[in-house]
Amino acid sequence: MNIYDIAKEAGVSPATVSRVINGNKNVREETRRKVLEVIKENNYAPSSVARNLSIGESQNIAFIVPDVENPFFSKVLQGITDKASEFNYNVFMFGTKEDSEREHRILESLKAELIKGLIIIPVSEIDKETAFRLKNFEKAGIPVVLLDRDIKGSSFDGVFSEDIQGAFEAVECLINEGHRKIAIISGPDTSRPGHDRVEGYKMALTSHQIPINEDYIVNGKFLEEESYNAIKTLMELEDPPTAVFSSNNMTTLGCLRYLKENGMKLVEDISLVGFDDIKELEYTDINLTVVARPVYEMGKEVMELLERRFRYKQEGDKQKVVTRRNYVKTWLIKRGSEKYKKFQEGNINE
Amino acid sequence: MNIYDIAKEAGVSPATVSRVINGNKNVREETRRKVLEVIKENNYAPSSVARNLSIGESQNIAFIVPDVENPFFSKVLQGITDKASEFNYNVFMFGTKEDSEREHRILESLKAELIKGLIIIPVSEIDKETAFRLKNFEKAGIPVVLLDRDIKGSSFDGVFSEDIQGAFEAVECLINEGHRKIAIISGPDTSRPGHDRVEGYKMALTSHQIPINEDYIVNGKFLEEESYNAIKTLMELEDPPTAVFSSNNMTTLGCLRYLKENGMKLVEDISLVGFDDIKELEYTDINLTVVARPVYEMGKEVMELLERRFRYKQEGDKQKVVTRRNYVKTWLIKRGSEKYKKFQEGNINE
DNA sequence: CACTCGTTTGTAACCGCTTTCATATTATGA
DNA sequence: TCATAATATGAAAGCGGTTACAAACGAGTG
Repeated sequence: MNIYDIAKEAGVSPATVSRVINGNKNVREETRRKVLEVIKENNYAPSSVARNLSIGESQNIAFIVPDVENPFFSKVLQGITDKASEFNYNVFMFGTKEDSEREHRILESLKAELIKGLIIIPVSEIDKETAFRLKNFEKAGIPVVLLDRDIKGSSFDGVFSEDIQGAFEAVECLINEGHRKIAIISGPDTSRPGHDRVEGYKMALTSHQIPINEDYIVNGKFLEEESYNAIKTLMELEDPPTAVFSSNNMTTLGCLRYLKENGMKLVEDISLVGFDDIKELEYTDINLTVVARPVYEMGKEVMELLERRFRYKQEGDKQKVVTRRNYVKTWLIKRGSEKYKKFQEGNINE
Repeated sequence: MNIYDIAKEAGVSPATVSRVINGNKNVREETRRKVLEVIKENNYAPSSVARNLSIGESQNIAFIVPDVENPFFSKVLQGITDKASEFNYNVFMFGTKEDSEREHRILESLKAELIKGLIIIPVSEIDKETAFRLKNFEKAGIPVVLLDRDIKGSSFDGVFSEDIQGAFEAVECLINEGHRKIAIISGPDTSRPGHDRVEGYKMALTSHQIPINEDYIVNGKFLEEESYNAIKTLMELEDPPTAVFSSNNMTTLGCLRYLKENGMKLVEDISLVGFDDIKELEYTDINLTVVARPVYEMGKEVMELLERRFRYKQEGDKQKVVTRRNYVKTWLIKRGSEKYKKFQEGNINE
């Protein structure tokens, strides 16, 4: 059942059926009614593939994420799809598993796909090939928007968070509690969140005249297993830190596992502040202080930036649209895990 | 840049280019090389939209889930996409938010989409419209596979879990600990997991000669908020249960929130067994006993069932392919939350 | 060398929709 | 009532591939 069949049955031409479907006003009311009736009777839905081919455009948006399982991404996806459905866009998601190779392959296969736009959390901010491929999409008229992570030297739109400030507050909050030996479990410094959170960490220390101890900076790669090893390393130092800033949610889980396995208690044995909230912990004894972000809203915003590009393209790209990079604010949720045991015990003046 | 451009530049016909792209053997080696060279030079990728239109088929699979945020679904998605990528299928995901209306709209819009197959966790097992629409997909040659939830009276393939048995074991484990006053926070009984888990619960009680107390069966609709209210109701009974079987992961979170807010401790004040593991709890003091399922594998399996349908279709549907309904086994992970305080205190013989 | 036969290649129709352009129809005003 | 403008409709080409069919080519054979 195609548009010709409908046309025949309604006694009109396919062009007219097409007009009815697309809400063209130049159709007699009576004709329109007849056509709609036939469409309904036959339970007909026009092939979007044929339509896409014909108009050279689709309503499909690709979303490329490094890790499908991380709750950050599912939450952000929620925001994206909610916003997307307002505009009747479909979102396909692809997982790179933090593997640049896979990312390239996905981008390669996307070249064939006639997508309307592309949202990506790139694996690495310095990967030349990804940067190149993304640029090609833009050249081909397919807008690209970055999420959370950046691409060095690029001028794509993007939605990020104020990670430096967030990390700064996290660490400062530990300092205010009296901590001086504060470690960070960092992430890949080929990613903006990775190095920015370290930067915020260092800034906080420096601005409080605390010297930076390189032994207290251990890379957990934003992975649970690595982070487990990272905190282990920290705790086995001769002079272990009294507090740890865990710069990612997976990292935090790794830390918690280490603590549990070694019978260590938050505050009691170690203070901890995390980055990105972990909903499930709310219901447990782990009252974790974290830097939180408006994750869902970031998803909506990234979709809005994309939509803005579409609009400008349609309006004829009057002038070059200026790049927009939105930085959302983070906030600290204090739940107690930042507290310093020594201080609690009355030793207020250190 | 299309197939004609490539053809011209390579000095061959578009048909030949098409043959090269699709690996047709009837192409002289020299010609093939030349064409591939031109393709590479021009960084050309054939439009999959045009291809799909032409061959009347795509590599796209739709996956419809009720709740994008539930970790069960992200895990299962992982399994689906991992398997799908083996066959070079793309997966689009749609969220119904447990709303049948939305589900219908999604299915409606999918009619236009030329998809290869459909995986769905339907909102309700008794929704006539969804059932009807799904049947239409099958009639149109688009295989449908169910996941986790069922459609009453349908004969779609599906991957489910042995929920009755799982619930049975959960409750029996409580009974073995000495509990007699065991409640269940149930789910929507318009879904297979919803009523099956209740059934397993009842079976366990009955088989141990424990009478079923309807006051102890409260519906939490598999939602956190509702489940919070459900356990509240239970705890406010004159004769509250000593143990609760929480039949879903969101339900469990609702319970945990109630306990925390009311300063109640697991085992100490109440025993709890959940359905579906919650990874994050592993790192906390909440040593929750749960019924676990091979969630990731369920995702892979559902994709395999779909692929099987594709294969049979290609092989000409020799005979009617028999419906396959796979039930995966659950297992109990005992972590201690099933323990019965009274018994621990030495009161072994009740 | 003529004749088959199998391999390569090209032509053109088709997939189902959109859209331009020309034509038919209707409404408007003198 | 008729010229003219505005509106409604249809024919056909095009989007970028695939593929049936026919034609060209080259090798092997008598």
